[in-house]
Amino acid sequence: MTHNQTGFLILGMLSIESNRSGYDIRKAVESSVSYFWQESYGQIYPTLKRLVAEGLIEPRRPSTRGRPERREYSITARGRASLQEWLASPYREDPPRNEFLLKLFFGRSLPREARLRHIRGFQDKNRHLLAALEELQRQAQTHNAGNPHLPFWMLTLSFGIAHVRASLDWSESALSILGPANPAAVRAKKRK
Amino acid sequence: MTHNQTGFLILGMLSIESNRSGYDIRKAVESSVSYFWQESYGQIYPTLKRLVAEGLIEPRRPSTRGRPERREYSITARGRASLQEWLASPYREDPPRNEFLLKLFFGRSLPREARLRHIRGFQDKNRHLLAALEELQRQAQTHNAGNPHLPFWMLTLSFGIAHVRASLDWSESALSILGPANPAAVRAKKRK
DNA sequence: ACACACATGTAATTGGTTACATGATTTC
DNA sequence: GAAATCATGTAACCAATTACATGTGTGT
Repeated sequence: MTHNQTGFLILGMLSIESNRSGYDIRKAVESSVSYFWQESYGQIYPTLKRLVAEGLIEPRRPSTRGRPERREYSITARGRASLQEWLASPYREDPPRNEFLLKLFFGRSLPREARLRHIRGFQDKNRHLLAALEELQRQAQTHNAGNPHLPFWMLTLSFGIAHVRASLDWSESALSILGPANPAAVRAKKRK
Repeated sequence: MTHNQTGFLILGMLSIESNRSGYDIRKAVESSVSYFWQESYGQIYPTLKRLVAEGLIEPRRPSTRGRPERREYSITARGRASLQEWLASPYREDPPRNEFLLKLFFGRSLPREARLRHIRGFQDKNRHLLAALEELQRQAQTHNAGNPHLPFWMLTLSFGIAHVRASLDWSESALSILGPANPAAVRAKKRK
């Protein structure tokens, strides 16, 4: 196994709860980590096969009660070892590309109105995200009281919330800088 | 042109300054936007050719004074139009994958020491990044006074700095939560 | 003489998304 | 009977990284 992060996501999800299908894993991702991680079926199903071939997970044909065909998997001892090794290794660093910032960086080439629209759009998205994260926080706390994983989930949530708030604060200041007729005028004002 | 962001990065860089080579563009990326964007030569050189074929940039063989072979490009009117269209379009949203957070999410599977190491590593990286960004901020302001692009560059910088600070604040609280012998004990304490 | 910065490019590989294809079960 | 959800998978495509390949000019 090289660096396919999808594999580790699957191992992690199966380490938390066994006997999940590809479909289940996708759902779990959506409802718990989607604010910092996504997976597509096109990635999940082939990876499940690979992990089986490598002996890191094993399939378990569930009680086939009429239901649509369904394949469940659980993590093996070797899978757990592999997961732990990955978890303990440093994360690779290079910051992700940020299209919003790139557009802002070149923002002078745009009419003022388009710039403001861009930032207001960013603000809107972050406001919605904030509401969603706070809701998730409430849900997690009420439905998982006592779950030993909860403290870690809450930490990822508080991380997300802290960053969304930083984005919202920043966008206020960005609007106050870009809002006036032109930036040069603002700078001139500040010097007085 | 479909969604190749590298193309727009090149157009943007050439819109700010003409007659740059692939090498120049790479350098510019490194020294100005590397905290939220990277490019490899393997991406830049083929994209330059494509942009020429599409008439969005044009090559200009520079005064070949012995120097190593060098190809400079400048943006065309059509290139400018294409850039502006892209700049005005909404950025695509899905949040990037965050390997640090994923490892934290599965953090219970790790011995306490490894967890703390993980967060301290994150803290270190962010402290270094903060210093680098603040230095960049100083540099930008002294070397580009009067540059009409400066306000936009400063906004991307203040965005980066705000987020790094949020990360540092968060990691303090994360350490204080995970630092004690085990999370359950902390929760019990808080209830008293 | 050596190292470093300048400079351009290609090939192999990876990691991932999207669209396509199929079909059963449950709920309204 | 229709729509939503459950469920699995493949094929085509794309964007990007890394390693490879090559060579010049400049400063020490």
